[in-house]
Amino acid sequence: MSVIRLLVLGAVRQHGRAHGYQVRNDLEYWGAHEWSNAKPGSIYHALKQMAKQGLLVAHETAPSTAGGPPRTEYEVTEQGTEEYFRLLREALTSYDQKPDVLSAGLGLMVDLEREEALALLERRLASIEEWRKAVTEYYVPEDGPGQLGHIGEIMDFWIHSADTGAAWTRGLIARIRGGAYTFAGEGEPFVGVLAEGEENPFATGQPHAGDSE
Amino acid sequence: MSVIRLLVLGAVRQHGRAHGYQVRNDLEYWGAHEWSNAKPGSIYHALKQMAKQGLLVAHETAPSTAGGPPRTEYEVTEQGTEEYFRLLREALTSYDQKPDVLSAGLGLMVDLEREEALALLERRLASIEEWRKAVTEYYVPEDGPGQLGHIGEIMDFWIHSADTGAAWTRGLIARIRGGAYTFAGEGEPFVGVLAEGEENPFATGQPHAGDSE
DNA sequence: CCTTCATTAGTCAAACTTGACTAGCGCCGC
DNA sequence: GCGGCGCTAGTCAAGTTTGACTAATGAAGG
Repeated sequence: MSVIRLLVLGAVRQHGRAHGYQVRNDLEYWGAHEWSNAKPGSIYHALKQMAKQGLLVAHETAPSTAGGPPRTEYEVTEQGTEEYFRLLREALTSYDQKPDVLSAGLGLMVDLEREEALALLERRLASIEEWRKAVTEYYVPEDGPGQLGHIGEIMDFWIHSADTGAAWTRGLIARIRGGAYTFAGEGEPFVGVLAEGEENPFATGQPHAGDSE
Repeated sequence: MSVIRLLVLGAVRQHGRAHGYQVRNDLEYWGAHEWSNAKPGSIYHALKQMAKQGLLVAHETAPSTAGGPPRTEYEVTEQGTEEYFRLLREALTSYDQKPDVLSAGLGLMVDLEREEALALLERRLASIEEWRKAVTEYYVPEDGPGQLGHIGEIMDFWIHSADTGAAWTRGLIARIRGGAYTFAGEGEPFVGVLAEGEENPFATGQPHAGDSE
């Protein structure tokens, strides 16, 4: 699973109706350009692809009021909503060692109810534990480690990442259980997107003129 | 930078001369199919691409002795060696939050001399520190955290990853400084590839018949 | 006024990745 | 003595990602 679809669905959903450039700005607001592959090309591609697959509906609109080419607005369909929650649940649950997926899940978790988020994170802990057991069994066989030479450092690194990841997840669970943040069905949600015209207070300062890297 | 090129160059280089299937097996031996996108398609693609770019030379050989289509053997050129070390140094130094890149670097670090590996890992610590400072400055502005709501958890997660990653790197530096492993120019190198016909003692047990996932 | 420059909005070709597929050969069981 | 399974070795089309590019508008500065 690529994280782009989850992010794009999440952004469009929060707006109700959004065009590509808005999504692009939201992802920058979330810092996603730093921790995921959220480049313009990927975003526009995901929008078109998901529209083709029926997860989004596209509305052609008049040329924008503020210059630039005509823009297309998108809305999430029922099927898209289903897919969104499927991806979101998977992002929070599965330990696939892709930190960008978890990050996206964190940014969007408040679309779930508090109890479900907690349950998913508990399942995440379980799957980390499972992964850890599988790895140590396969890669530290009969004769103990050391047979592997420096290759063993790779395993050690992954185990270490799994362990510290689990510890962090426990902390998060505690914070959520302690009442932090506003989840679905708990009143006024946290505004996680930029309104039209609002500027990003967390922008990098470096304007992305021409989009080149 | 994609990690595939580094892995493939490293594997071919250790053999002197290798065909695609050998590389594929080495990467499985290193566990790379678990922590990177080392699928057959990517490997063969990287081989062809790097041959086209002059980093490898291709030798067509007779149909293999053990069935299957005719195989192509590759050797690393001088230019390829340069590129290999460039990628390897970058993998060990830069903190780009892509754990697969570091893993590949760990698996291949013994191609460098001990002192250089240590220097690169020290630089890695510095770049983690730098990254951490940049991030905390941007994302915890005037009014302190909490403005961000649950979005702040993403930042917290990344900071936590950076800190535990730095701690682990310090441990690795200590082990290497303490004399662990055999680096370049220190006599008999650790055999990091499978000889022709040798079986992988760390295979997953699940045969990859048909390669489907 | 008129040039320059950032912003808005998006496209495109080239490269890469994915997952499924092909095809020859040997060996094991029946 | 042959049918299927697994291993060797690789190809391919479809999908995704990348980085560079385009084109329109409006504000700022001279």
